[in-house]
Amino acid sequence: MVVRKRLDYGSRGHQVPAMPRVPSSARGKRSARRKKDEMSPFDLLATVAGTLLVDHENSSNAPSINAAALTYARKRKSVKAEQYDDVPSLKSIAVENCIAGSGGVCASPRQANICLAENSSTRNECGSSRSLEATNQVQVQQPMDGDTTALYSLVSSVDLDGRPPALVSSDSSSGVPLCIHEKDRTTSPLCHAEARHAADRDDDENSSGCTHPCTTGNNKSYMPQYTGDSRIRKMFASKIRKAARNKMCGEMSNKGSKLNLCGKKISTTRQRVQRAMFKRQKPVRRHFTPSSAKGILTEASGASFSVEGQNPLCGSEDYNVKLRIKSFTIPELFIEIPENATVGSLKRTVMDVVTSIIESGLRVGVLLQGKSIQDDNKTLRQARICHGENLENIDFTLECEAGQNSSPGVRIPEEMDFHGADAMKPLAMVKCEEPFSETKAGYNSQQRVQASPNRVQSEHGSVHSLFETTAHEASASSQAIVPVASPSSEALAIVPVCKSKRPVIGQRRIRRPFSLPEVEALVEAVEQLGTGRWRDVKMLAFDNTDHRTYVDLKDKWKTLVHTASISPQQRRGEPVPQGLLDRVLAAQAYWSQQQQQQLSGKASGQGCSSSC
DNA sequence: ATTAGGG
DNA sequence: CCCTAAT
Repeated sequence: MVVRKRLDYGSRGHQVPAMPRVPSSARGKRSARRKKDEMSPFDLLATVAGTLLVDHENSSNAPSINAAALTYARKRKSVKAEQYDDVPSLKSIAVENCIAGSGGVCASPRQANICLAENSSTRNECGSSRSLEATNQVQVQQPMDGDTTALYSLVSSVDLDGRPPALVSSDSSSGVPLCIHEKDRTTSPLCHAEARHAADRDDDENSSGCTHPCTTGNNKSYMPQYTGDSRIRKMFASKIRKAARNKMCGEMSNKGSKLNLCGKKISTTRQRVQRAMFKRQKPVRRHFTPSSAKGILTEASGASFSVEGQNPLCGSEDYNVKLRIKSFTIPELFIEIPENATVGSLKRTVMDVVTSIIESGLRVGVLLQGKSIQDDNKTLRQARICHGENLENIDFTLECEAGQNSSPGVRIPEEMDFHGADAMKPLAMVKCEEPFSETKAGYNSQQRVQASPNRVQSEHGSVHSLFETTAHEASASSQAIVPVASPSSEALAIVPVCKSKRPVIGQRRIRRPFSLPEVEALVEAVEQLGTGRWRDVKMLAFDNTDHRTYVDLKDKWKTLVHTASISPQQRRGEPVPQGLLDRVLAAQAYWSQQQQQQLSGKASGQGCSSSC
């Protein structure tokens, strides 16, 4: 195969990924892995965790307001029950399976051009003392006339590259057409064009140090969209890694992250990430476009926000509403789990829930006096989120995109009305801050959220039951688990800061050696399914093990085969019983033979008739 | 989205 | 485990 060394797509900002165009589908998210990246979800949560402080013009620290409603839908567990029946097991010699070619359908070109316009100042702040402050809070200055949509961006902007903007302010006076409202956007091609342009430009080059603002000098904004997605982190990670290789440090990381979001051309993985993100968001966040982000995050906070024809309810002056979000509190998560489940399982479950919630797409809701503000086009002033109003009564909620499913075993109390006042009342909480012992050492925050590698000690079957059993249990045993991010909790510490040495976002997955039970399960599954059906293997034996993707399984098998073929003395790590290794070799031999036959059969023009 | 392989 | 190419 061609030796392609890492291409640095970075500096050009082309739209086309250096990678040969593969059907867009190729860049989709890896389902299996999607939620797997242990940390990202937490990063996001941590990022968003906490309290909302609302101040007013004079930065009078208003009482913090806790608001967080988080809903989530059931994790789509639509694992199509594929019949493994027709699969010839190793034992029951059967030739079958034509390798069905997957006809990929090309999706439309990158629609996911997220412009993460970041202005130089913001960027520069990174690494500065200022960024530190940003760690635990995000300040948003929003012109009163600003769109509430901005609030959303506020949240979004929190994470991304791990560097919450110390101060984001919005202003339309940047000379750029205001593209906040959908209408505006639709009617203003300029917005799009501009946004796109910005996106294009905001490439590695730019980020790599040149800080030219996106389009307008004023603009300092970027639009972090789906930080929640683990893939994003990955995306960042790889970008960052690459960048690091090239050099640069501090700014580098910023650049990396930003780049990823802006650049159209990204590696497969990156694209996958973005695409995934967009898939979900698109429907709901139409209003959230690069343009809007730009407008929202534009620097000149003091500048007037042209309010055409608007009828300010709170006065005509251009007060800026300063909202300081210290954190979001994650509301109740009810998890039912059998008593005999292990603590590790519990942790994993919680992690999965959190992850799925995040991955399912989050959206921010704004509540004023307990009432949800639905109209995104309303100005803050119109919504009475402005000077003179009781800003203490504004709350932000995290809601999930509709249509998603939550993890099995987790249910959302029907009565839970996040939009209601109840959402604000204190919840029973259980801090999930205890790091896993084994991960404590040497690893960072990421480990904290990882599931115990040993959870597999339970049979795969039991793992399944673990989730399935929960469905109808009474809530008696259910527990409200609410990761709370208090200033002192570790959760917040997780919040990445740009200056953090180890950009959480780009963290590599934690290494989790396969346990013996896992290996056994893998071997068993492969014996039945063969070596070319990793997805099936995954579903058969690791369906509930989120951190093992089919790629992981494939890789593990590869190492197993290798291990089996070397002398015991050369083997490292947890020893694998020779018996198991023998099975590995046997299965490997058997299935490779099968593949050979299939291939030869095809070559001879017999198609799959012989095997199908 | 998967699979296959190299790194 | 990661990254890519090819399906």
